[in-house]
Amino acid sequence: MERKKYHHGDLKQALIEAGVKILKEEGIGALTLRSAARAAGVSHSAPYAHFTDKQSLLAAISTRGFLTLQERLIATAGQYANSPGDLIVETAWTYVQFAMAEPALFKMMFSGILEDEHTYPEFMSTVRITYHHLVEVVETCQAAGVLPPGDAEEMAIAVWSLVHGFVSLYLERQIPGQLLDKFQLKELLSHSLKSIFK
Amino acid sequence: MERKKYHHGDLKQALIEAGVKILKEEGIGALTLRSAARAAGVSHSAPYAHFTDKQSLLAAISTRGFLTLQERLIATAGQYANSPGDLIVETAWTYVQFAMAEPALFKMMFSGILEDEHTYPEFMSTVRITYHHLVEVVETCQAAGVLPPGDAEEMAIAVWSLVHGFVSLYLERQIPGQLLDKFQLKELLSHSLKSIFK
DNA sequence: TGTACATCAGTGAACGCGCGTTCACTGATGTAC
DNA sequence: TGTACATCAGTGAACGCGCGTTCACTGATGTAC
Repeated sequence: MERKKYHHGDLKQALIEAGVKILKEEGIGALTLRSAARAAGVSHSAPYAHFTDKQSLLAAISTRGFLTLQERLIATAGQYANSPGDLIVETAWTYVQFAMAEPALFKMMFSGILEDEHTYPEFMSTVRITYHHLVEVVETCQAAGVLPPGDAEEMAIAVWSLVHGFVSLYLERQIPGQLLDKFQLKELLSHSLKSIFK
Repeated sequence: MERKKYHHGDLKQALIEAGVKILKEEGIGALTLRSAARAAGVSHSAPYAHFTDKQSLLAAISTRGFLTLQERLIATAGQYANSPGDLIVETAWTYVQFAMAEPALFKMMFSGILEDEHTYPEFMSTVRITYHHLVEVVETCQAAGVLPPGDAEEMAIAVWSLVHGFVSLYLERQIPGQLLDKFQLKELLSHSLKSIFK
């Protein structure tokens, strides 16, 4: 049952998972085609049967990251469907938790390591879906009167910017320690968001 | 008058400037100790007279970036000292313009390429000063009644997060094209900020 | 069911590359007398 | 003002390294008959 056969079975997925694991455990500097192959227990040239080059492995890993983020956001949306008052903060908090759990993956998804993104249609469409989910959340909240009316797309950008910037600064240790001592992170985040709420 | 002597004169500064230029013209992937030395017209081992290793060059370049950003923010503060109603948006816009003019430098400043930042006291203190400038701007606006009262530090984090996230997403082409067609970038930014204003 | 063969997904040696860093060195500069 | 010498800021050869990528190959699999 263990993968010890000549043919791996699902090397493509295994390489993506290996990449995610390397990012988590050793950071972006350690993620190479060869290290991913090594982690998948396969020779260093095996990945070329599934990816045309390094960039395309990176694209697949980033896409996987967006898919995971999406799943969690959707789960949160389901959980708080009946309490729109909490929906925005909980969605934001899910986003922040994802970034904190997978900082290197998160940075890779948003740090332009991937050049020529347009070459990877799956990547592009996954990113768009994540954004549209956010727009829907905003619309739900507007319908429930929790967010003020207005262009939902524009408001989604404001919310996304705030949350994305918040966790980015946090990961870079730019949020002053005295604030972190004074407030819980989630509290700090929700206070910031509340200022957008009205 | 041209630097063609054996002793360069101010190689340390020249290397930092070369680094900034490489970031601007070729991106982070092209920034190496050797390329900086090349660009400064000096042998590849010369930098070691001024920097203990690559990380310390990167730290110096990042610090330079923060200093430049600071200068521009302070200039903006001076320019709009008498119109606190515009101060926040203009400060934010200066931040965004800096990031757009020097995207690779901006990413480096905030993308954790620099490990063990705590080893570089000048870097740390420069970052803190930039943050304190923002807090002052918030306080000025609060005093003028343009921003609601409340913990200025907390509010500064909200504003910074929003602006930082906004430009980060923009640089990664995450802001949907249709929004960019519909609104000017500065307009989009100020609308987002206005939601924090009250 | 058995066999021939095409296809597929691996292997491992080899390539060229640029990197960070070290080291023995040397040319230029500044200072003491 | 001249000279000896220490110091400093460069040079260039050399190192080991891991990388991405290519290529001829081979073992495993699936299919046609």
